[in-house]
Amino acid sequence: MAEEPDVTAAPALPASGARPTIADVARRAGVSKGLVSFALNDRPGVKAETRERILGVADELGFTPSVRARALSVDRSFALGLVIARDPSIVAADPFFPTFISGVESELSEVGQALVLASTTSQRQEAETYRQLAGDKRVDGVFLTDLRANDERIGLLQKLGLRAVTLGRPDVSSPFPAVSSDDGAGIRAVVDHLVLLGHTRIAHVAGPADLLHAAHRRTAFEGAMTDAGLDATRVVETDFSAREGAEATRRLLAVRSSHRPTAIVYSNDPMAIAGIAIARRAGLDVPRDLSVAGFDNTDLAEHVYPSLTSVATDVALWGATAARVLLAAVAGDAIDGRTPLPTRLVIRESTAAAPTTT
Amino acid sequence: MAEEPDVTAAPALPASGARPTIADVARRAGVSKGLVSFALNDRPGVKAETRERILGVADELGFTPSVRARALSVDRSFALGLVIARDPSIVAADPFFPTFISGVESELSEVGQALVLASTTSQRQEAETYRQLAGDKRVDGVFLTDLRANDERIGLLQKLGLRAVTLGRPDVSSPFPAVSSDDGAGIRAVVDHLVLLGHTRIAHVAGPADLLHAAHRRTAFEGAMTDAGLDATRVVETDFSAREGAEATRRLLAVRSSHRPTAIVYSNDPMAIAGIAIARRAGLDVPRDLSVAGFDNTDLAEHVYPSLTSVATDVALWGATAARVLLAAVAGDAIDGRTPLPTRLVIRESTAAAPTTT
DNA sequence: ATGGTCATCTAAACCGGTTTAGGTGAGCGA
DNA sequence: TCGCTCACCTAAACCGGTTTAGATGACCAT
Repeated sequence: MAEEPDVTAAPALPASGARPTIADVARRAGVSKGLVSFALNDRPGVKAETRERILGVADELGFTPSVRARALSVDRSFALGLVIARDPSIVAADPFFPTFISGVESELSEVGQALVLASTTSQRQEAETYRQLAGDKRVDGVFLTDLRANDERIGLLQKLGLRAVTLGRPDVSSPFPAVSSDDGAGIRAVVDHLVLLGHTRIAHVAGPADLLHAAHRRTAFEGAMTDAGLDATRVVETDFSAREGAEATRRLLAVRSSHRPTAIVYSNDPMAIAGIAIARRAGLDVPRDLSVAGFDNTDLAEHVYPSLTSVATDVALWGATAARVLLAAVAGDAIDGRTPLPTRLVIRESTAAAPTTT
Repeated sequence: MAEEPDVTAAPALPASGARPTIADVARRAGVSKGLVSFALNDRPGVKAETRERILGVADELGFTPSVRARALSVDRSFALGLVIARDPSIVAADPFFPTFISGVESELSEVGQALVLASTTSQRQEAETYRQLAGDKRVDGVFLTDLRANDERIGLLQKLGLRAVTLGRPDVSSPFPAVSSDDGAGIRAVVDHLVLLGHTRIAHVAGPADLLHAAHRRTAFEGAMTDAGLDATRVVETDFSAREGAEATRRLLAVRSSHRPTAIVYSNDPMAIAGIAIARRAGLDVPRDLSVAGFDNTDLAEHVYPSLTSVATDVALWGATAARVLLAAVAGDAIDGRTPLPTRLVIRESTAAAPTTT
């Protein structure tokens, strides 16, 4: 009537050094492999006492299931993927990815999932990368960043059978949950702030038109300007690089002073910083002659001269949220329709009252 | 005597949709699974004709081996890991990681290996992260970045049985190959450049002393100064953040002008940019009153005002090289002793002749 | 006593590769 | 003709989990 299994008679521990397997646990607990699996996964059909005993033995042996074996038998990877397709130098200048990744990681590490990274340059390679990730079943789902107009990746991912979460809402019909940041509100806040300061000739240095969030910021700019009864035509498109930000600024300032913008709203911080440099070279003082605002509130924004007014977005939170949504999607639960993450205007030295007309 | 297998009699293709497995190839080629495996892995004991036939069938079916199944049976992951342990905001400001990663990826994607990323904040978590990566056998090897003085991770990784490559040479005995960048030469080039411009009071804003590459740059600075017969005591330590770069600059400039440095060498670009801002706030003109040099030649360096003299390092190449070395180490080939990657001084506007003594 | 139901558990198949032990037959020397 | 070696190939075990089919026995109603 030994309710408690006789420990002295219990089979020996597995050879030290090697990790215990489910078979070791089964042997030691005097049950079959299958039952151990059932007990560990909290499935019905295991007597309470037995379950306790199995869990005890597993604990005692320090058993943790092999991710690889599980991956093979349940056809899951327990990993999520992130494909970065921007030009390396632009990625480097923009703190988005590192911050986003740290947010993602904070969620993944808690549930024992891994993040697989892939980076490519051309879009040709990009599709190939997704294909490979899906073909090798390296990941269960992917984060879809830098959404483009009419994004072919949505269709591709469906065809490949990958789960996904999109950062922002695509302009094509998408079966994937989306997590958005309320960039539009941020841009509007900047424009309102500038209008309040008396600016009327406000320009916008936009990102690539085919990048949805860049286009969205631009649309928000135009909307806010129109709402304020102002001319919204001073817009220059760039590739988000500091170089093109500088070039755009040069172009915007190269008109006679009565038409020259008195304020420029940039679509990211590096471009704004480059813009300030160009203004100074043109003999303009920021903010006396020209107000400048950035976007994303980079670490550096606070430490340049003049310090940069910028729209703060909580990118790490965005990453964490996206990770939770994607994990749910992989698990089969569809959560979506979340309210966009808020943005916050951080006013610093680079914006001030519009110059009095000469 | 049918040399060519009769295709019409060949077993049907596997159910469309499902990926072909090695068993499908075997069936269709009329051989055993084992032989297919041998043929695909170029092992002896397969007749040339048979090998051809098997490869042909594999090709015809579009067979690619399952990474998972291979991982389970050969006990390898076909993935490399990168653990980022810096503070997220510092990682974000520094373009190192995105650039390094793109270099790594360029190598990995070609050989079908994946990059697994993990990021943590505290060092406590860091060890735990490596433990988990090793325990789950998520990766075959890791990149060891941001080497620290007396780095415990070297021992930990050995204990965990992980392969590794170190970025830079550790100060403790290490069984791992190392790939280095010749930061010291870069710093020396900056100092020589400044000395040539007539500067004598040159300061250094260093990174954390426990970070080996930061310490190395500092030592190089002190060595170059001493060699030039100059006082090398104007050194302030920081955590690499723009905030502390600004603070360090403030401190360095807060002495009477006859003792104030006329040039500051920063250990990275964001700090140098923040330093320029502080100088301007103090009423100093860069480079007239103060020369400033950065390190890493960030994208932004060219686009700030004044544009920043900086030491360019080819981080992407570093990543690619480290990846190749690590792949070799995982495969059992030890390659090391490579010459440090070169750096290049990029002279821009922020450095100029030392101010004439008043 | 007989059969049915249910809870509990075991045995074995399975995922898709690799690897080992062993089988087959051709070629060769005695 | 016999036995040996060798090249080529097959069958089966194995990696470490999950999952399905089925065995066992307790309990209950008939």
